[in-house]
Amino acid sequence: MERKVRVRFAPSPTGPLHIGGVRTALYNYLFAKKHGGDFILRIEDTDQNRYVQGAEEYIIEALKWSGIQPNEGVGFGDGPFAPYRQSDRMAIYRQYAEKLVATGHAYYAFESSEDLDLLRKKMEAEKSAFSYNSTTRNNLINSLTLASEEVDQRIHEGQDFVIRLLIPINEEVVVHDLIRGEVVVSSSELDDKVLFKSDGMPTYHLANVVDDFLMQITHVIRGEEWLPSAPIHVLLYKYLGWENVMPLFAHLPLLLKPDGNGKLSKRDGDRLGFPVFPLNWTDPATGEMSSGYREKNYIPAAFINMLALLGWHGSGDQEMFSLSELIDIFSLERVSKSGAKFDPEKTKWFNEQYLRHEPITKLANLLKPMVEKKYSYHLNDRRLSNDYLENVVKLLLERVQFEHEFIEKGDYLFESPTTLEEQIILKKWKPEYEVFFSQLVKNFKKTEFFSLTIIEQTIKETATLLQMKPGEIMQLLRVIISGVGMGVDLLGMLELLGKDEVENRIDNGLKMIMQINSAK
RNA sequence: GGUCCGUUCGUCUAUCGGUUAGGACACUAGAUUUUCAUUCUAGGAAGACGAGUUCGAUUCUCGUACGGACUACCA
Repeated sequence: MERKVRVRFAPSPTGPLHIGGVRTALYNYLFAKKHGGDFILRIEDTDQNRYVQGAEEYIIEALKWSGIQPNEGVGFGDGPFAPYRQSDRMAIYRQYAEKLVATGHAYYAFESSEDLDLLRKKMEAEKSAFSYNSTTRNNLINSLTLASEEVDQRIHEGQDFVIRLLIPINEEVVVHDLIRGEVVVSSSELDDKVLFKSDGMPTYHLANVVDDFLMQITHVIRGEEWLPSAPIHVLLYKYLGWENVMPLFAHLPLLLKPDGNGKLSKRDGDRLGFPVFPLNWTDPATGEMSSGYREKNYIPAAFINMLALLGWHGSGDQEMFSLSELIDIFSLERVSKSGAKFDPEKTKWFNEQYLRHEPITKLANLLKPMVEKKYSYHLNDRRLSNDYLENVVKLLLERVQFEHEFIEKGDYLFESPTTLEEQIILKKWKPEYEVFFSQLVKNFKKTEFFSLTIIEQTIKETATLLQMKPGEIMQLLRVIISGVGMGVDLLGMLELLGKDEVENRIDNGLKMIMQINSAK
């Protein structure tokens, strides 16, 4: 019988979710939706030492911001398999570890982690590596070497112990991977992994397999770093008697540094100046802040589109995909095998593309609070009107990549310049231009409508009257109005600012030019 | 060191044995824009290497090189 597709994203709350994690969540989500299945969020917090305050909330918020909605899970409502936080499921794991002991597939081991560290150091000195496996287990202190009475006694006395998986000798373990095909490993290469820790918590290996079974997970889609331990998991399914419902695996390629080689890390973001996290994160221990895509004003859909294409590609040349399009055409078979270097430049490009397709009114609404914050205008100032802001957006839309740039790159649309770009004035200004600009102000005053065509006509007529070429004075006019030599369409800017403002700015500009020239 | 995974333009990638090896980002040049940006056009730019299978390999197999992941009572 075909089982309903159920996948899970199972992060550990050890810090902020990094964009590689978001991508893993995304692929799980897309796969689930594509097949009409469920996507669940499970928090794997079996290591108490690595728990970081606020990390779980961060994961939930990051998924919400990205638009990746689990059907069930921590922070998203309980489903039939609650609870979804492993620390809340503690009671259920031990019985499975004990069951493995009972069936001869696991055993108790009494070495402390310090004992093992010592062994490792010793072996290292002899230029070899220690491994708890078929060659060493018979010389160590465990239920394989101890008499059963002694084992019982040690446990009864409350001695610390762990439960280890008894790896068979020379057995081929096959992992069926949807992306990589069959991966075959000899069991002799595997070590007797700890399944149940002395603190009463399961390790990842046990908890993950048990929960995936109990939560009826059909496909395990996770990062490539898990591939080496996948054979352990396959063995666990087998020994627990769940082989017939073992999920299919898909190990995703890693996200790599933009330059050089290696896994993308937090440090790369700091070093190269781009976020590696979806949201801002402040480390509770150090107070150090890492920037996030949300706070950098990335549009979630653009962020997701970019992530989707890092390691996956459709069959054609299409690159812009909405979430629902992605759901439509996503398939694990088209996930690439090799790691993908992260490209911050292309990420910006995606945002630019998405920004341009946003409705003008929406962008104007986003701009409004930014303007209110930066300038203390009266409530009824025309520069806060929808009409004015929409025109600002139209003037700047093709020159910005982020919404905050509307205000950064268009500051002269909100306030009169206090300085003029001197180099241009010194280079282009001629004394006779003063007459021109004074005349221009007079001619502007006579106009009834301050529209694009009338502005253009007035400038041309004034220039012709004074026997000047419009081309000579256009850039000077720009500098006088905006303070800088480059920017938005000049005539559009004049129209938006309005007649009074333009006249004032020319008057002020002429004064500043006199100062620049006298200081020369 | 061992095990496993990988390798097409600088980067992300298309190609499912036969292509002038395609697209996108970035870059360069030209046109448009009386500025800059946009837009448009053009350009440079790739199958790691060596064998084998085949009429024919980027594509299949093997080896080499290089890169990566893993190698905890962490996930």
